Amino acid sequence: MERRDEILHIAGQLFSQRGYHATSMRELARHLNLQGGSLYAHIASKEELLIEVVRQAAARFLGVLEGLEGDPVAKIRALVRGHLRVIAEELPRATVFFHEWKHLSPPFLKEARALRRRYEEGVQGVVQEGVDKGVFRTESARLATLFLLSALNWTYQWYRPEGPLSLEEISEQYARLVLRALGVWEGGEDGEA
Amino acid sequence: MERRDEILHIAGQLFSQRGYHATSMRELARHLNLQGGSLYAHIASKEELLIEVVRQAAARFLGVLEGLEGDPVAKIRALVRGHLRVIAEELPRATVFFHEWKHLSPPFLKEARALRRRYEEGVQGVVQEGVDKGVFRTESARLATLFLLSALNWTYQWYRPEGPLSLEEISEQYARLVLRALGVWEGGEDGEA
DNA sequence: CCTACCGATCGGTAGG
DNA sequence: CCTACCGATCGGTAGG
Repeated sequence: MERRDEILHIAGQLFSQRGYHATSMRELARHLNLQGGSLYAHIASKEELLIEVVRQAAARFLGVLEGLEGDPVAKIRALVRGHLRVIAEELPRATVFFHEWKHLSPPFLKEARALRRRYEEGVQGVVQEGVDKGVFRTESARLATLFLLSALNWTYQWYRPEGPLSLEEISEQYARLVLRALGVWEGGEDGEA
Repeated sequence: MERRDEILHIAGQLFSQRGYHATSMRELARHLNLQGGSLYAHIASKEELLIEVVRQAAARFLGVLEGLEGDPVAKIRALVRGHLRVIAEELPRATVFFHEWKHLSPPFLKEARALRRRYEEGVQGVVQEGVDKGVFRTESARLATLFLLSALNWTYQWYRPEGPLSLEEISEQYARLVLRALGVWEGGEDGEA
């Protein structure tokens, strides 16, 4: 069972780097010092690897939603931080979650879509709560949610642990940008550093 | 030469739907009522199709940058509109531009990266101009640019022509969200519809 | 643009 | 977990 986790780990890395279809089972096996066919002593199929990686990533993102508390502003702040932290800690899996899931076939595809929708609905819930309480000002909660999700989801494309900006800095400023977009002007903050 | 454009058109659609590696040349040929090998009378390789689609999409996005004029606020508004319009009109090609380019091999990969970078630098230029003129208020122009690009780039994931929101509505509100994030509060607008 | 074909590689299995 | 193998399919080419 431990070996299976190793396989999943490497599979996540390869799928995220080269893409699902461009990763062959033999290549995966080579990274584990195995023969191609030996993988099937631990897993049923290539697609199983993909859905498992998607599930692992989904669990991390959904975990962020569960930890939210406080007023809508605090929730958005924690959401931005949490989302970026998952991406920082799980870049390969997050990448698969955001992209490679599309290559799943119907039964698993449906599951992946459901997991992603749950996350999106969680985010929308926070936005809606802020709108209902009069804290966020936006014409359409739906569009503001899509905007927020877009800003968050794309970060896996450019965030690199070794980059010039620390996760702390990025989180801090991203949260500010998002809150401003939602119509929340921070007290005592005039926009200059 | 007209036939080649047809091939490129269908290739863009298939690459965006199923992904580059999951699209076979025989499948592409079938969509054109051709035999697999016949494609090579018009093109040199599968990869050529990919880079060409990327180039076409890049031309559209870079065209948006060229059309920008006025003050930074007007430019951001036109940028958001233009970007979303390209996505609306060229969804398959835009998708390939944002994703499938990763599967290019070194020489073409470099070109694709350069095209994307040019677009990103163009956007950064607008943000920087706004910051320099004191119109935009943000701690880091770089991070604000990444935020803006993230919000824009991800739209191809959820925008659908047949969706409930018209391109006009989306553009209008997206521009407002972006400008607010950049610290621009619209005069006479209090956030309520 | 077709027919016929190339070598390579694919995911997966049998049997140990 | 290995050896040896399966049928299928891949991108691409020769010759017409």
